[in-house]
Parts: sequence; C-alpha cells; structure tokens
Amino acid sequence: MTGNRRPTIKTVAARAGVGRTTVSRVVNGSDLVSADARARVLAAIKELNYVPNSVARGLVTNRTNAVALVIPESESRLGSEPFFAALIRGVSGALAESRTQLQLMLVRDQAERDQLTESVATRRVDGVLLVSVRSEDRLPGMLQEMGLPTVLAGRRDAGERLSYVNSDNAGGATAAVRHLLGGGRRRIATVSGPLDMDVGRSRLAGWRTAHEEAGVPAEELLLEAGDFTEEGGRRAMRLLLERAPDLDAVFAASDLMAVGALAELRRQGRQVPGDVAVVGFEDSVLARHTDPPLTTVRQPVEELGRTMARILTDITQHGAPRQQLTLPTELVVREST
Amino acid sequence: MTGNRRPTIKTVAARAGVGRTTVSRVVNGSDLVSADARARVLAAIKELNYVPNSVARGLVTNRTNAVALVIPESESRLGSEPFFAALIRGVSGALAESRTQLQLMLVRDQAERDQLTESVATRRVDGVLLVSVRSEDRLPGMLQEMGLPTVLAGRRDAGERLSYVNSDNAGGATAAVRHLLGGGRRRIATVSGPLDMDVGRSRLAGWRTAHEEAGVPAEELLLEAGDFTEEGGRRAMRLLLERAPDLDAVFAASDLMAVGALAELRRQGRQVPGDVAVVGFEDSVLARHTDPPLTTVRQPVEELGRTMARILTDITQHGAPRQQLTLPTELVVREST
DNA sequence: TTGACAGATGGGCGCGCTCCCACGAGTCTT
DNA sequence: AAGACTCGTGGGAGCGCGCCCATCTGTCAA
Repeated sequence: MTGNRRPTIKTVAARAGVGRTTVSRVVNGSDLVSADARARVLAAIKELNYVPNSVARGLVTNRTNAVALVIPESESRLGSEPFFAALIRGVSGALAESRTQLQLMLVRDQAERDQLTESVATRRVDGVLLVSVRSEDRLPGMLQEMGLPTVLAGRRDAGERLSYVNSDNAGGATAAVRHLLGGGRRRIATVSGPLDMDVGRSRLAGWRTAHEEAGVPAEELLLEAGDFTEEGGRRAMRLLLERAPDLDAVFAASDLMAVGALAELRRQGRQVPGDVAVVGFEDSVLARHTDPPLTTVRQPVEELGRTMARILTDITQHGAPRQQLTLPTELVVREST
Repeated sequence: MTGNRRPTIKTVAARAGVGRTTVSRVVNGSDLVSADARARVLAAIKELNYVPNSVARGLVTNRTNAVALVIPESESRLGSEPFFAALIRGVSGALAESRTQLQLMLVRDQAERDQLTESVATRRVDGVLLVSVRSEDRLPGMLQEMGLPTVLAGRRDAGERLSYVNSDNAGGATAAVRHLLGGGRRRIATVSGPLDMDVGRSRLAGWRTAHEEAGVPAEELLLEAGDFTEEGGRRAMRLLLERAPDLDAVFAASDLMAVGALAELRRQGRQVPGDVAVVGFEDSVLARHTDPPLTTVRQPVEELGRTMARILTDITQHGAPRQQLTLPTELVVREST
C-alpha cells in the first residue's frame, strides 16, 4: 500500500549504475565483479530494500529450495505427536542451515496420497521426505519414477533401494528383550507393530534374536500384533493375558502401546514390574510419565529428522548419491522392569 | 530419466491442435471454450500427463497458493506438542480444501524471526499464520507493513488490529474458577501464564472475574506467574504453597503447568482433590492421563487452526476484510476437583 | 607498438505461464 | 442485407530472473 511496487533486479541495476547481470552476480556471490561495482550494488540493494523474487528465480533455475515432508495423518494422531514433533524439529533445524523451506503435507487418506504426486509434480519442491511408509506403499516408487529425490524415515524392507535413515530397530529390540531375560524373565510376550511395516518386523526380529541368543524358545503364542496405538496395545495385552496368563514380561514395540499394555495390566490387577515387566520403544516424553516410569529403547528421533534433511539436501544441492543410514538406539532402564 | 522433459502448455497446445491460451483456459476452468476444444485439450493433457508448472504460474499471477505457519520453537518443545499437532492438523485440513500448500517455519530465536521477514519478502507465500505472539512482538507489525495478509492465533492485546482467532480464555477461566467456588473452595490460587501474552492475562482476568461474581476476594498472594511449562508449574506451586499453605484449590492456566502442580502437590503429600482441587486449561491428551484425571477447560485447538486457515484463505483468495473470532471453551470436569 | 589474454560487464534470450487484445465466424436485429 | 453483437480463439507481451556470449578494458610479453 506504499504505492510503489517491489524493486526488481532492474531497479537495482539502474540505481547502482550497472547492468542486471552484475546485480545478479553480486546477489549470487560470483567473484567476477569488481570491488567498486559490488559496493555500489550492495548499497543500492540496501537503499531499495531489494529482495530477489524466489519464484522468478525458481522458474529459471528449476529449483525451489523447498522440500516436502509427507506425514500420514492417521499416524500423526492418537498421541504419537511427540514422534512427529521431534522429527519436524530435526528436519526444520537442518533445513534452516541450508536455507531451505519446509512444506508440510499431512495426508489424510489414500486419495490425498495419490493427489500428492500430482501436487509434487508441479515442481514446487526439490525433494521429498517420507515418513511411515508401509511395505506396499506406491508413493516412493512414483516419486522415484518422477526423478524426485526422496529420503525415507525407515525403510520399506531390508532390500530398500531408496535413501533412508532408520533407527536400529532390531538391535534396540534385542537389547530390550536381552535386558528382560537378564532380569530372569522367561515368558516374554511381545506386542509387535504392524507387520506390513519394516519397523514392525524388525522390532519383532529383535525379540526373536534375543531369545535365540539366550537359548530360550520364543513362543508364537506370546506374539500379538498391534498398530502402534494405545488402544491397540491394550487390546493386544488382553489377548496375550488370555492366551498366556503366566507371562512375566512384555516387550511393546512402541511406548504408546506400552501405555495401553500397562493400563490393561493394572485393570487385571497385575503388578508392574512385580508380576510383569514392561518395556516400550521410542523413549518419548510419555515414558517418563507412566506409572511406573517406563523402561524403553531410546530412538534419536530429532537426529533422525536432522539426518534425513541433510541427506536430502546433499542430494538436491550437491548431487550426492543415495545414502542409507542406521542410527543407534539405546536402552533406557526405568522402573517398569 | 525417461529422456524427454516434462510437457509444457505449448506441447499440450500442439498435441490438441489449439493455441496456448485455449489450453490455459481449460486448465483454469474458463467457460469460454467450446466443448470440442475442451475435450481435445483434456485428452492431450491426459496423454502427455501434463501438470502445470506452478512456479511459472506464480511468476505471472504473483500468487503462490502457499501460506506460512510460524511457530516459535521454544513453545513447540517441552510437551506442548499436542497443541501444535492439533493446530497443524486443523490448518492443514482447511488448506487442503483450497489446494493451498503449508510452509512450516519453526523459529528458534529472535535472529531467525527477523530473517523470517526477509524470507517472507521473497514472496514465497501469500499469507502468514502466526502463533504464540507476545504483546511486544514486532513481527506482526512488519508483516502488516509489507502488506502480507496475516492471521494470529490469539491476539496481542484487547485492541488487536490484525485478524485473529482466539479461544474464550477469560470465559473459560471464569467457568473453571466458578466451578471451584461452587465446590466450596475458598482459597483458590492460580498459576497464570506469562503476563506479556494476552492469553496469560485473559485467563488471569477470568480468575478475578469469578471471584468478583461470588463476592470472594481474589488475593494477590495466591497469584504466581508461570511460563506454560511443566517445570514452571511445579515451581509456581512450590512458591504458592510456601506463601499460602492453606490454599484449597489451584487453577493452572495450562494443562502442562497443572501437571507440574500435581507433581509438587504429591511431593508435599497433599491429596488431590481431597486437600487441593486442581483445574488446568486446554484439555490436551495429557489431561486424561494424569493421576487423578484432570478437570480442565477444553479449547477447540484443531478448529482454531482450521478457522485461522479459512480466514486467511478468504483474505488471500477473495479479498475478505479483517476478521476477529473467539471460539467458545468448555469446562470438562474430571476427578481432580 | 601490437597481439594475446584474462578480467569485468551488460544485453539478449528464454524459463512456462497468464492476460490483453485483435480477429474470424456465426447469430440476431432492423 | 448490413451492421451490431456474442462467442471462440490464438498470438504477442511480459512477469523477474539466470546464463550464454559478445564486447570492452587493461595488462603483459614479445
């Protein structure tokens, strides 16, 4: 409303008494500019309060300096907020370093997920960060086909071909169950994650591995799949207690499911950790506030986000090759074991 | 990697045997196109898998169909995730309806906050949603100066001139304290929010109003300011108990501070609600999981986000005038009172 | 002095799109 | 039958920028 429109590169050039190209060079940090010209251009930029139009720049460079973070809304509900909040913090922090914008896309349903590829096709972003991919998800493949750099949080399966950053799910789960075995527990149930996700399968594999190591048979009877929700944990716990009333420990593949399991155990009058020891996975804020405080496997979520963003930036800005990383997890012992 | 570049409007025009303008018209839904031409264009679009380049479009229309959501990182930490998660869900949902992208900006410090105006000046977004503004914040003013449509979550003060969506903080707080008074409590302390934020002042005002209504004096001794964190709630509770050991209720201006207060009360051996009744504000997931479950004032956070997004869209897309809305709050009685 | 060369500079062009406006064909009115 | 109008249509211009390449200036060696 001040009357005059925003200055363009042309305005600045005129003001500084140089050509447009020289202004462009100064703005983009080329060193093929005399000290004198540079000074005049910088002065003009300051006087006019010039800011380059990134849309125009994007049109010619074919880059937007923005990446999309795609999160399935179903997963962002039901108390798994801490995971996404931490992830977003990590991603955002790393992107800020490289002056890249973050487009957040909460995807409600499959229809929106499909529409998303189209949206992405309009070239509004240079790359995509994908969270919570199920094994049969088509989205990663479509993005790859479109030649859009993609980094996954977690992998679809052990043979993943795209870039990804993963937590050491199997290792963490092994450590958790090993801890339970070391505490003398022998009938260790597990509430696994969804088995159509690698994270679910890997944590379950860790449960098996620890049993093998210890020479204790892992009974299939003691396995019940959950869906990473509190209600799912409660339901699974109920089923497990019906099938194996004498179980003495539970490894839940997420803190939230552990919370559900704790609730069901209390409802049935089982003492934790007296009768049944409980271990979760993630070490979200939740874990410190349960009763009793939850032993769990810490997952470096914020660092996971940060690493994903860095890898994507490396790819989009420096043409780095595919990268696949696994971040270490760590057992945090509290009072539920 | 398929060899041929993405089709442009020109490619489509050639394929359909029409001019570029006709294609543009079809894409943008103009009705000045014959049925025949439209059909041919649509066919060509489908065959070529054409998607308009939104960057190029943005250059000429000077619109990006993206808005920024600015969140101070300090506030997004420390367990207030549920608030932001819900807010983001609401915003995201409403934006999806109008095919608008969401740029998420977590701002770490004041320096980044300043840099943000510059970033916004590059015209990457059509408007801005601002959360957690303190009364003296310069950002809203700068955005207004730049002529960038802005909608605040909450207002800076009672005389706010920008568009905003607010919860009925005073009304909710009044209801909460009225409820405590109705339960026979007479020495009702309050852990207020920061007093440099309208939300802090309004909820405190509600505490006063309820006292006046009931003809019970509100003692300044019973007021301690917190910072919306759990630790702040704990600290404030400690101070209050020192000053007024005989208090029989606490109204905390946020659930998280109520959680801190609960912890301190337990530490000092006070029974809730026997000795001291506690009420929070927000009704986040936290409130259902405290021991005992927390009576609190429900704030429609997701709707707040949705409304903010709708108002901003109205302004950017239809030139709607400034709007200021207050959403109702609702007392949710649980076992802490 | 002259040619070769490196450094500095700026104009033209095009990125893909929307919008203005001119134009042709058909319809209606007088 | 001719003007007035409507409807469809398409080419040109221009959005603000980066990059190619031609041009210009000054320096150095022969």
